[in-house]
Amino acid sequence: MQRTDFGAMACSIARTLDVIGEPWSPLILRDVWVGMTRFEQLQADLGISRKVLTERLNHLVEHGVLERRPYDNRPRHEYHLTDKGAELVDVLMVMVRWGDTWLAGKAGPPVLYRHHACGEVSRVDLHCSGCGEPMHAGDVDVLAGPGAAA
Amino acid sequence: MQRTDFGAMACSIARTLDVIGEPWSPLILRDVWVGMTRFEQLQADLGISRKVLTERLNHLVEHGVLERRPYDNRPRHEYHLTDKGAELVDVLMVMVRWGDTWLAGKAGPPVLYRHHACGEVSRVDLHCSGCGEPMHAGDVDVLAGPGAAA
DNA sequence: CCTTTCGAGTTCCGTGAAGAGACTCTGGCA
DNA sequence: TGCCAGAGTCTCTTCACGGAACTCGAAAGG
Repeated sequence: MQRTDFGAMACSIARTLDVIGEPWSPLILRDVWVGMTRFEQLQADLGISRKVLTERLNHLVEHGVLERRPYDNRPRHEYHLTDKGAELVDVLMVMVRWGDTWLAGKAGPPVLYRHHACGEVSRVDLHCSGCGEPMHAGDVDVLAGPGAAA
Repeated sequence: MQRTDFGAMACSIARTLDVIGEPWSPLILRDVWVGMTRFEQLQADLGISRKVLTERLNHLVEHGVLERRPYDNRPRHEYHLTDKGAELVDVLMVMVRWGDTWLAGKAGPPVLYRHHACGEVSRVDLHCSGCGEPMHAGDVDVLAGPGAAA
């Protein structure tokens, strides 16, 4: 939790950061996405402090991004992505694309994605929901929307 | 700077977080993107501590995301996105989409984007670079890539 | 020429969050 | 009855954020 409350800002970026802007949160999401669903697994894989992991998991569950499911009829839990959480992973996929392009170096990307629909190893491209053409940071004008600050 | 060094992990998400994972960094990028390029403007708009703003700007310049340009023949600077930085804004656009969808509430999105190519107010969609079909978190298999950890 | 102003930081201090690791609690199971 | 494993809690230290005051360099103004 940052000292400043990003959630109250009239900005979807700030609000999103309020949910996953804390250190470790995106990596927790990544791990849950690829099937690491239990506390001990996450702790071992990330090397994160147990205290912080507990805090992050609670925060993500509170915000409806993860869901806590019991298993084994014991006080054991697994964490799973909700629909809301699965859409957040889209953000991670774009981060992966950027990291692969600019930071991977000679070794190449650490992981690859195979698209179910076509079977090819590929990456995400961004397109306009209106016309379907590519859409990037420089291709848009930013206008005030209905939820803009007063 | 997180205590743990994300930049050393074999994960493009962690590496990207090493560049923009600190609090405020994405919001600084957003402001520079929409034309707030000077120190005083950024400080006033964000309400961020001057010390932290200095640290973040230096970090972003070091990582080649922003570029410091002198103006007015004085010790005055403006910050601008590099190509590397502009591509990072793609990540922010996807965050905006998620925040608009899940967090904006009744008031609606704070800002809207008008796409230059078609003139329509729209959002980003994610597609497969191979087949062009939609591609989301659940539509891919994750495979080890050439840069995977040993 | 001396002082003011303005942008762009730098310094200092107090508090709170991250990190490490030990401890607890619950429910099987040998 | 004792042990084990998963899933947390507790405690302590250290570092980073937030806020405010201070500095510095170059015009500008009288």
